Amino acid sequence: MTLSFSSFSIKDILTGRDARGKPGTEELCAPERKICIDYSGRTVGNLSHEDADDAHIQSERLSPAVSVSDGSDSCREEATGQETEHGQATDEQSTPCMVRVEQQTDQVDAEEDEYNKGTFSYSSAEGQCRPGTKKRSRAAFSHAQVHELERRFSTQRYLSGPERADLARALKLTETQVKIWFQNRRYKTKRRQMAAELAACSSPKKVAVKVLVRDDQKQYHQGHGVPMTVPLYQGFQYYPYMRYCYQPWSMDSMWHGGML
DNA sequence: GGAGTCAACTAGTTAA
DNA sequence: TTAACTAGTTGACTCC
Repeated sequence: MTLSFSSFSIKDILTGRDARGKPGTEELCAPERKICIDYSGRTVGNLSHEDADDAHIQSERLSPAVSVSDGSDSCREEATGQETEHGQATDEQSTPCMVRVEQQTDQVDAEEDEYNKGTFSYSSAEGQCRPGTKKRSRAAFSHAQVHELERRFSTQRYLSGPERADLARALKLTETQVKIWFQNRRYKTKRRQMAAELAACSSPKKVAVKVLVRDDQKQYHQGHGVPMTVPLYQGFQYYPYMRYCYQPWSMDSMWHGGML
């Protein structure tokens, strides 16, 4: 399926922001390092979906606990599988044997402990593997991590390499996790926007439609010569181009063009 | 138990 | 060629 948005390049998107990963500006980019990943395969937190949305709304900055720091000390135990550059996990990585990322500071620890108190559900003992079972695990990011990701996303939908590395290091995540999170977040936003627009478009709005009639025919007028309004969907038969309203990929131009 | 959400994943595309 | 993107799927998980 090929969808056509107004074309723009990533370069265009990133333009206007500083530090586009040019040589000499990459001091923030962490050197290649091994990172512990939260592939523990158990519930890490109890962050609800509303929390994530709320985090997006909240403008308050994350506590200084989540800040750039050396991530080299974050690994308590090396993951059994090394994450590939593209985030494709190896078979070993798919096992639920990986360790949880330790939170960065005591403050965050305290907050997370408080937040997650009683919500952890350990499916197995720490680090205990279940040979033979090839379960796909899903890391549940912490409240603080989601908060910071949301906050960053609210101001910046695309990250350059150094920015991604910086954020990943600050949040004790891998660059791949940050990249995937932003990808999913953009797609989620787009889907929600399309759904909202489609819903708005599908609702039986009434628009004033002047209908051309013969000189002495007033069949489409009501009252005292006031043009009758017809539901939008009925207007299609008179204004076929309105059908574009139901093509979500054209809606941007529709909105911006003042069609609705 | 089903629906919804999420992180991780795949496939295909694009740009440098 | 490679890295990052979008669109869609998968599987784990939570909530009702």
